Amino acid sequence: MPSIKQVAATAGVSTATVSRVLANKSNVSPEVRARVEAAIAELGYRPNLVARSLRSQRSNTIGLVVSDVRNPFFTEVARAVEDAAYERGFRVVMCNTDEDPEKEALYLALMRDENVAGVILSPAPQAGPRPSAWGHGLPLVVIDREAPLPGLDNIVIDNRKAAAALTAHLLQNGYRRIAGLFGAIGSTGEERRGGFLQALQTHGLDPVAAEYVAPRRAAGADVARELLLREVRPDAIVCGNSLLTEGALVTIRELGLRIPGDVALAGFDETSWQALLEPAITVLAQPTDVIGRTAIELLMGRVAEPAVPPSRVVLDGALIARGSTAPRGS
Amino acid sequence: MPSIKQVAATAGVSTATVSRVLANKSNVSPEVRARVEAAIAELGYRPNLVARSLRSQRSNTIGLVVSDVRNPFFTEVARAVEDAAYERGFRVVMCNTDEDPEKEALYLALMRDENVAGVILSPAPQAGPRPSAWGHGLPLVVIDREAPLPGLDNIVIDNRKAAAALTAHLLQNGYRRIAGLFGAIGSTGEERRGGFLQALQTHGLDPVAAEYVAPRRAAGADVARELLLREVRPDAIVCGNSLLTEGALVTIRELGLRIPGDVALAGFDETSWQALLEPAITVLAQPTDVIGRTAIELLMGRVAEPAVPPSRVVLDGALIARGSTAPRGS
DNA sequence: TTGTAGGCGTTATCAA
DNA sequence: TTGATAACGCCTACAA
Repeated sequence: MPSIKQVAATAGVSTATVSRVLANKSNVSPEVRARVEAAIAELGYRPNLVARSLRSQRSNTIGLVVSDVRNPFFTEVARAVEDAAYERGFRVVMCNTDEDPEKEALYLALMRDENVAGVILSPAPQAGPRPSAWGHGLPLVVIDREAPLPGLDNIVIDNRKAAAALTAHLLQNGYRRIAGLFGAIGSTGEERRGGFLQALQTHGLDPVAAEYVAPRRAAGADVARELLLREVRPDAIVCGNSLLTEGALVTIRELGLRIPGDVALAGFDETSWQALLEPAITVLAQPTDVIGRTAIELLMGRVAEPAVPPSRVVLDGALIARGSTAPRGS
Repeated sequence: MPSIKQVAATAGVSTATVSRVLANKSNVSPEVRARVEAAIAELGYRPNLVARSLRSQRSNTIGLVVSDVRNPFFTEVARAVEDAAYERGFRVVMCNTDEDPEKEALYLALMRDENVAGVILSPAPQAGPRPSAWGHGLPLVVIDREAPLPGLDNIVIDNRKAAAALTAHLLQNGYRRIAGLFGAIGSTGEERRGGFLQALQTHGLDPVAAEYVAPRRAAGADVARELLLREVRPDAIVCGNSLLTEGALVTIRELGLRIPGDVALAGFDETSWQALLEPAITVLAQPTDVIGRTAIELLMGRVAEPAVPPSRVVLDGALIARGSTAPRGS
């Protein structure tokens, strides 16, 4: 791989001049510029980003550290992030922590040590003291969950409101014995559970259950099974994310129950397939595209101006009512 | 961020000694080592990977460049890759090309320029001349599709055989007017189409259709619509990947057709949700876990020994028969 | 066992 | 407008 030195030699100029051409500086004579460009083309020279980054202490790569690549919410956000970054000439590398604080620390450190411009993060649960990478000057935008540290940019949806809307929808359609399954990690599950309870309380009702569950399909299936085998079964289940919805669905299928006749089902996050079920599943969709684009905007802002006070963006979810929560007895 | 220099200063030694401690070399006296380690801890020093990589010309990060983050096949593979790499002390960064050759070239170049140890790639379609990053000494393992360049490690499944098995399953269950939708990008769709045609031919049948389609949900839906609105409708549809299956499903739902009564449906790739439909969808599952782990193994091998002749690993898919292809008229 | 010094490929400063 | 040259942070001969 040719270096700037060889380009300089071939063009008969100094490395400084090549560097100037590369940086598109104005103070290079047209003929010299042409010679250098010819040499670059001839050698197939490409700037070494490692060296560049070492020298300039920055890069135009940004990191996206997600807690679960298999959660469609994150892949949708990733798509949006990638698009928005690409438009601005930034590249995105994505890492998967699988909700493992150790991996999160590792990848955050990797990002810092690789000199990325900044990181968009959906935090894993925090075990013990904060990993040292946190806040070490690395521009950081936290999405989906409350930032575990103060002073960071943050993008979330109004989870209480969203969960309350989803629950109110069920109540309005005549369901009364409602159970809720919420992610046990981070602020999100907590808030959604809060909105769920609040909506029930407004109607003077108690929940059949309001459980914290590992945000995984298997866990959702297990807890749903326990609920649905009770003597008096819930007539509706609300799930805190699409993996839990999947899990509940697995159990509902296994038990041979009908939706919504035996039990209604509603969850968070729109996926590609929930509308294809019969009946289709009612969801509270998060605006993944806006989340991704806003994350990039906040990050760019922070990279440009590290000292500005952190923003907190709260978006709204959208209720998409479908057959799985059709009015009771209709 | 403290550098090795400051550590050396605080510990009262030279940078070389610090470097030795970092590299766990044996020729450092215990007391000096202790002093250095104390200084490292005190300053919160972390080695700068950029500098290290510039110097040593390698790193323990590997790149995973996929053609579509939203395709569950790739996220499943990504999980497996991450696990296998993590066990070996490697980190994985993932990039999404969205089937865009330009983005692929960009990310491949990024990987090269960032000095990653190697890359696992599912190639986008190749437009025009090969991007310069290809083969420039960067260890590369190609998955899912045939390598567009000779001399590269390659992991695929036996697509002809798999498609033939899926088609034979339909034939065995009494379907005769079978249409196929196959991804228009890369070798995979081609081979699957070949196996599809072969199976039909063995039974002395012609396909109702055997179309190449952009491997996207919308494209699948469009082509399926055209097929299903024909005067004489196919009695079964085979899809070349899960996004196409989704698309076909969208159309089937929109047209109010029943599965498998009006039309049977089968596709490639197991996803989390296809078993949850009623009827559940028959699929030809690829061993994503084996693919991911094998990719890491091949890559590690090539990193260690760049000169060995390339391997080509051909795995088998597994037919998972479900209700969507139940015997005709049963 | 420890230190000195050169260089990995860039960019930026300072002279010329 | 151009060229020497000194860093960026690290590793590794080589010397002590």
